Amino acid sequence: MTGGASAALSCLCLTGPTACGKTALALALAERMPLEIVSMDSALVYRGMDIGTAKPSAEVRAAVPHHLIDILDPAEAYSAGRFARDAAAAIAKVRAAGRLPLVVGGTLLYLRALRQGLAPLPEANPAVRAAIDAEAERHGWPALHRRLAAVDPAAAARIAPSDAQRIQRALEVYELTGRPLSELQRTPAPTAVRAAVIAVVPGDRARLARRIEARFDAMVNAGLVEEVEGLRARGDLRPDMPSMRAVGYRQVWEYLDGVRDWNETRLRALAVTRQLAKRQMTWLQSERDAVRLDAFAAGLEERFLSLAARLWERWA
RNA sequence: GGCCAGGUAGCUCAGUUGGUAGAGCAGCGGACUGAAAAUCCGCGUGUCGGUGGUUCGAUUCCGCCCCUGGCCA
Repeated sequence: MTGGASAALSCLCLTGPTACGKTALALALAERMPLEIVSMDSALVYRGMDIGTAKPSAEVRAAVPHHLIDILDPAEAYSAGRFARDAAAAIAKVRAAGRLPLVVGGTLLYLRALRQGLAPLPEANPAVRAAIDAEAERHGWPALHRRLAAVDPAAAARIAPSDAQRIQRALEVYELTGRPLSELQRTPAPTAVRAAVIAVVPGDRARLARRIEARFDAMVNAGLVEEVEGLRARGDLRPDMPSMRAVGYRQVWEYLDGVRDWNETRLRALAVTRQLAKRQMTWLQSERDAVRLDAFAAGLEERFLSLAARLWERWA
């Protein structure tokens, strides 16, 4: 940091939809600058989930330091809040070592949490969630939505009666704090990290779909099914845990359960990956200051390298 | 060759007792504050296989033809 005590941390961030080539670009930049990579990916945090997450190999990680990869067991749950703290700490550490932090990943909620900070809300509470689930089982989510409307009309107005996950979170926050989520969310976020953002986006969606297909088939050849079989064999993982809901893992898990045949499983996995990419693109639209690069344009790497160098000089 | 069952949205199918049709999935767009690779919301014109006929009107009824699957020869 060059500023005084009030200067925020700064970093460079490389993001974009899945399968757009973020990792390759990051490594190319690492050859030219003394950088360390801070992963911004909700699936790479889990140990033992390597193939389906396209996790950077051990060799790559030996050559270029990576942070926030393999920090959790798949039985645990990560969160945007933990990411914001972990990433800020990693960025500070890298800068203290005189190196450059490059945040790389496609979990755009995490990018927002990092840059804008999160309102001070309580963490997830398994007991409270279990109680809410049990009640939903008996009365249905619309009933819980009505209950939410009674304690937090603003949140209820924003959340669909069918959006179980958000209804649960809003009720959880209310039970834990006695105050409405919508009110707590208005309180300013304590810390935020300054980041110059570069986004690699597909100029051609059909081409991205083809790349997703090729990558999935390569993952299967590399042992994706066996990887999931191994995870299931542990006996303590369940399909509704955040780790096992990851794209690819969930579908292969269902395949092993006999839900659908392999051909249907493959098509389903490809579809959910395309949908993930689409959601990532929607997020990116609200990142107005991100500089976009076409993932399929000629000379992408050169353009990225010079842009990164320029941005870094200006921001650091 | 005969009999039977089908041919309706990109896919799987529903439906119209005759008034030109609708679900799921895919696709497209969007939302998003500690599960986010999650969760949720919105968007449905397609020669209703082809061709003749009956009818005010046929995707629907009848004839013939084509295609697919099954059974019998």
